Amino acid sequence: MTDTSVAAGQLRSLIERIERLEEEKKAIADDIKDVYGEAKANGFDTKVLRQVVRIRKQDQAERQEQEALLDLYLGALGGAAASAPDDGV
Amino acid sequence: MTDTSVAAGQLRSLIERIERLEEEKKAIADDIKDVYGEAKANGFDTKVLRQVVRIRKQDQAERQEQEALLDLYLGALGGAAASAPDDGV
Amino acid sequence: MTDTSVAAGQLRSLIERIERLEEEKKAIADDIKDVYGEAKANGFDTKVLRQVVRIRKQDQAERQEQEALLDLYLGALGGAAASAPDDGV
Amino acid sequence: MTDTSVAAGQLRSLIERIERLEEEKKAIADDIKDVYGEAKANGFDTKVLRQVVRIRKQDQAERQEQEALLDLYLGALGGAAASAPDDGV
DNA sequence: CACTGGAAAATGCCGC
DNA sequence: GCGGCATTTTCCAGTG
Repeated sequence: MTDTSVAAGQLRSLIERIERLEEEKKAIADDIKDVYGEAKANGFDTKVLRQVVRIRKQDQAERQEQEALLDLYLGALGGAAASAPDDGV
Repeated sequence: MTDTSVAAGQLRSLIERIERLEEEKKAIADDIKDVYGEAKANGFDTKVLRQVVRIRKQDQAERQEQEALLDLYLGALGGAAASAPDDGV
Repeated sequence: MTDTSVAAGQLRSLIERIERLEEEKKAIADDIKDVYGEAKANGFDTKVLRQVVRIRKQDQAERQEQEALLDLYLGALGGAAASAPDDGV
Repeated sequence: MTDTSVAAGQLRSLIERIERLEEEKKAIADDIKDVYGEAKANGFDTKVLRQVVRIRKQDQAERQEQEALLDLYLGALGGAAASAPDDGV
């Protein structure tokens, strides 16, 4: 089999996988829309709701960053004890 | 139980559902990225790849739009006379 | 003259240009609305009309995308070998 | 000439006018983009710039509303004089 | 007059 | 780090 036909097969496979995944992604996006719709039907203001979700996502990102920083500190301490920073003397 | 606490419970539930779904969505988006990465590792030009995917999506969208247009035509013909207006003489 | 007052002058000028252009844009949008209104007054179904315009726009967009894809292909072929990768054996 | 061919001619004309106007609109939108680009090249933060434009638009809308309100009041006073409300005695 | 769907604006993201 | 692309969000007109 030629290189190009191999490549063509690979290409086809890649495209199909991507398209499959994008469909799944869209399905979930639609689900999210539905939930917002349900919220609205229950009298919630979807605009505010979206803000809440956004803020919580930010908070979470911050928290993770802080944990990462903590890990860095702990790692720098050499796996041994302590929480007070070593000033290098 | 008060109305507000009921609402609070509903709100909490809605937020959780949305956040769960957004996580899933993100996971799939990451999968898609992985596939593009794999494609690139196999020597494919991801820019071309993305363009191909985009065009195929457009084709599909267009087909759907045309069907919608047909429905509109048929509806207009069935409805009364419409769409092809008479010139009032 | 200070830097900040120069910047202030520039800023004012930029804002004015943008606002002027946005006014023009709005005027044209209103014109478009008028045309749809006129169409409706002549018995045309504006929904159908809008769909037709949308489809024609899509057609055009698609044509442009395909040209872009062709450019990409040609570029990839010219660049080295790329796009159709060898399978490394 | 038949009604339908008359309608077809009208339709064609309407579509063309709409498409022409949409092109013009797009051209202006592109101009606006250019101005933002120029602003950025001069060191302005386009995000802030957009906010400024938005706020000024809101202000303007408010001012117009207040003028409309004023007109309403004046009209209610019977076209005659005065700015102090009549308490009906 | 609220709701839906579609256009436009804005933001975020990814690759170079 | 920036320009372009995709996504998201907001806005608005049309409709029942």
